[in-house]
Amino acid sequence: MDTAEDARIRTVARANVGGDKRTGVLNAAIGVIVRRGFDSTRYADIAEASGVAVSTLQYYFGSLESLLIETCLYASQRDLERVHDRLAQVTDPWDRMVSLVDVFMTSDAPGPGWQAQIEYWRAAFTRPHLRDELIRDQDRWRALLAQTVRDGIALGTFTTNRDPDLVAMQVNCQLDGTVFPAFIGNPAYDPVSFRAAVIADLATLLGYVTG
Amino acid sequence: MDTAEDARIRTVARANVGGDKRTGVLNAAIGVIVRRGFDSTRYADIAEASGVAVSTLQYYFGSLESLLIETCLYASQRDLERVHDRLAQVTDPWDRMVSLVDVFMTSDAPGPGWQAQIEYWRAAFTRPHLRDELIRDQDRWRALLAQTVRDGIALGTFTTNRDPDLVAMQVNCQLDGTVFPAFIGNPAYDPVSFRAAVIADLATLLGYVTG
Amino acid sequence: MDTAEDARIRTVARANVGGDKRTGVLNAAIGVIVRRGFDSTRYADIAEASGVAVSTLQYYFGSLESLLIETCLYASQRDLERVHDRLAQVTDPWDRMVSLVDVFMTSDAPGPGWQAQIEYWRAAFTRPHLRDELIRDQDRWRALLAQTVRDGIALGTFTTNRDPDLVAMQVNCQLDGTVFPAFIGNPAYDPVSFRAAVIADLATLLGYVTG
Amino acid sequence: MDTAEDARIRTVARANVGGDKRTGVLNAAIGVIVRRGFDSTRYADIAEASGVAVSTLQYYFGSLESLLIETCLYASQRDLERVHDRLAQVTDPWDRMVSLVDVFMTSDAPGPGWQAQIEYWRAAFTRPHLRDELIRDQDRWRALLAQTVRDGIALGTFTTNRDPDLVAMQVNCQLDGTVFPAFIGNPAYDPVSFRAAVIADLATLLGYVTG
DNA sequence: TATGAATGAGAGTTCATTCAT
DNA sequence: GATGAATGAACTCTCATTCAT
Repeated sequence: MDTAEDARIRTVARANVGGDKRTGVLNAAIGVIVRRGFDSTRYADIAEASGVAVSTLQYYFGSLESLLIETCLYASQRDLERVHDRLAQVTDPWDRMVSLVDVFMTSDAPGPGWQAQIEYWRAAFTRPHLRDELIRDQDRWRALLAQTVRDGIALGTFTTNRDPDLVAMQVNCQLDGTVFPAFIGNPAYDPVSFRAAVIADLATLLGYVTG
Repeated sequence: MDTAEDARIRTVARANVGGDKRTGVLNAAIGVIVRRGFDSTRYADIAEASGVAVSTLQYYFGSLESLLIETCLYASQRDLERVHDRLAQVTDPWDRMVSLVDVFMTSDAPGPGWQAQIEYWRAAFTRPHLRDELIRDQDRWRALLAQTVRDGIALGTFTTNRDPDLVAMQVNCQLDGTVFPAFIGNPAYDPVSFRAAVIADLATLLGYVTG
Repeated sequence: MDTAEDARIRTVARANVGGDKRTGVLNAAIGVIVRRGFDSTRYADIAEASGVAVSTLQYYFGSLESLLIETCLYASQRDLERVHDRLAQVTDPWDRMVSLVDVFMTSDAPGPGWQAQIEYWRAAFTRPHLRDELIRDQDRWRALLAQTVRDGIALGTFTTNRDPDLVAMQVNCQLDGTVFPAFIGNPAYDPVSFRAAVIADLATLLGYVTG
Repeated sequence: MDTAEDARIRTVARANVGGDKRTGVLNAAIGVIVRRGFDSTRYADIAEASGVAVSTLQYYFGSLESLLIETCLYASQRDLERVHDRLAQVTDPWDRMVSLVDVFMTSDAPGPGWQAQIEYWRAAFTRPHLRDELIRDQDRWRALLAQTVRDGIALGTFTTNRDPDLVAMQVNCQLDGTVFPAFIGNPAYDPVSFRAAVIADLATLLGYVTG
């Protein structure tokens, strides 16, 4: 699913130089950002990880910040495409909902490049100019949930009165929020029971009755 | 040029020097970390914000990382004490629950030094030695929720069968997760309706009937 | 703020960068070390003496200690080559012996970069990792003496029973030891009479009869 | 600003403060200088070793250089007194000579604070104002040898024609020179055979016939 | 197009020194 | 008389950047 919006982003983000080598750099840079953090990643780190010289990175991306930003957006887009592919075969709204819970839960990290996205979000605190793009990115992910709720309502599978966008926001926040205990290995966080509780609450909230 | 032996002599842990001035530095440093980010905060920034010389900061805290860590832990502890004070006057479990929702929601930021805690959490990704302390800190906050649930069950106000710790984890994650849209000003996040939905869901989940 | 891992990446040994400019730096650095001492030589001193920026020195040598060590070893090697050249034309063992006395005596300082070698030796007191290289260096110098004694014995010019290596060590120590009075200008040390006495003793010890 | 002259006056004025504590500092400082080197010894090192505060060291000695110099001279004088005591019971010139060989050889290090004296000598390279005192110190040590040679000649025990001062200088240099291999643990240096050779050569040179 | 060489700016850290007690 | 608190100066080292090829 390539919307016009997606194309716009890619065009803006990608300059013309680099070709395949550029993509190789981006893939290498994801790992570096995850390991070192957005603010502590240096040209030298990415140069070593990608096998491309520092001056070449500058030639490709113009500045370190541009390289880092492009990397984070690339990571998000790459993962979003993977999720789209994964959901293509699931048609029943409830089944899609359950699949999305699994996608958003951090238990299958680092699949969705979760950490790169967190780094980008963190970076946006001190860089207001990143916010618009980040908001669009968040909205794309959340739209997966909202659209599924709408589909279920339209099909009669779900019978809730609550605004589907609000439901999506709640689910999104609850699952995103698990990164706080999950990413530092807090033993109080048990993905299995957490998942079961979320799904049970969703069934109640959406008025879904298990067949 | 110095040998390893020297470091032993000179990197002495200066735990308590500074007195009141030390606290002043910590309060100033919270603001700097929030504004600049953990990884981008420099001695010079805190020196300027606190009116204390760079070498004095070094003298007090031994290293920049120590200063940053102590600042984040201080921020969390300071805010936790404030919340304890604030909750001291609320005895009814449901009222406490609603108060805690407000505390955990980011709408009254930067009250609880939320952002400093996020910076600390982020810093722990690349600094495993920070994790134990961070886990203890998270557990203290979440215990506020779990204990309230237990109190309500004991009093008969709540009638849920779900593990209070799991409930606490869910609420905690859902409210913490709001920082992702809230902190970058995503207009899709509406604190008022979100709060209402969370409270409604809590009433359902806990089996609480509004008097 | 950097982790141990970083050091691994960044403290790469830059062994050969610099080319001719590197040699120019080394020659300039010898003079600085002689004037300031090993432990008191700073990047700024060598930068000024060589006309190369401080950061370039860092780029070439990785660390100040590496620069200093390489300089001292370079000085020793450079001087050893000069002595080899100078001795190439002297074939008679006794004549070689007398030439070597002159080489080892400090009277023609700073010709053999004597002082740089002393600084290196002094530096090795507190830096055990320098010792192996220093021992090899000392052995190369002393071998000049030992081999000449052996040659003289083989030719029948010398008729001593004493181990040539021991003779070499004695002569070496006696001449090296002159640096203590000589380098601070002690008037009690008279190079001319000292040289005559050493040569007379050598003739006795080696059983050499002046033709 | 403080001129060199002012510093001298201040140092002189404070020459005697401290009492017994001052001597304790000096004894502690010898060990520090030996371990760290003259140029790398800091107030903090001596403060830790002596248990006296940095500001107190400054109060006692005026400047770091003064403290270091006083320490080295104190070490030399202390050791010279020990040697005088040790030789007091030896009356025969040849026996004294042999005893002095043992004193000057580094094999019984660190007895005579050899290394502190080397540090002082090294420091004098870049501090011409230290030289006069150092020369006097060297002369005192060498006089032990020269006087013994004179005594032997006067008694008829020795029958050499060579200037006793020159003999003393030769012996002194040969034994002092052993520090170069000895202090870095060069395995080519064997103290036992070296001592035997030196004593044998001395007997020849002095015309001494073993009774 | 791609990269190595060279360097200035900026950061953390050490350390002697001043001052109040 | 003796010392802890506080700080400016000096130094090493990192890193993005410029330039020539």
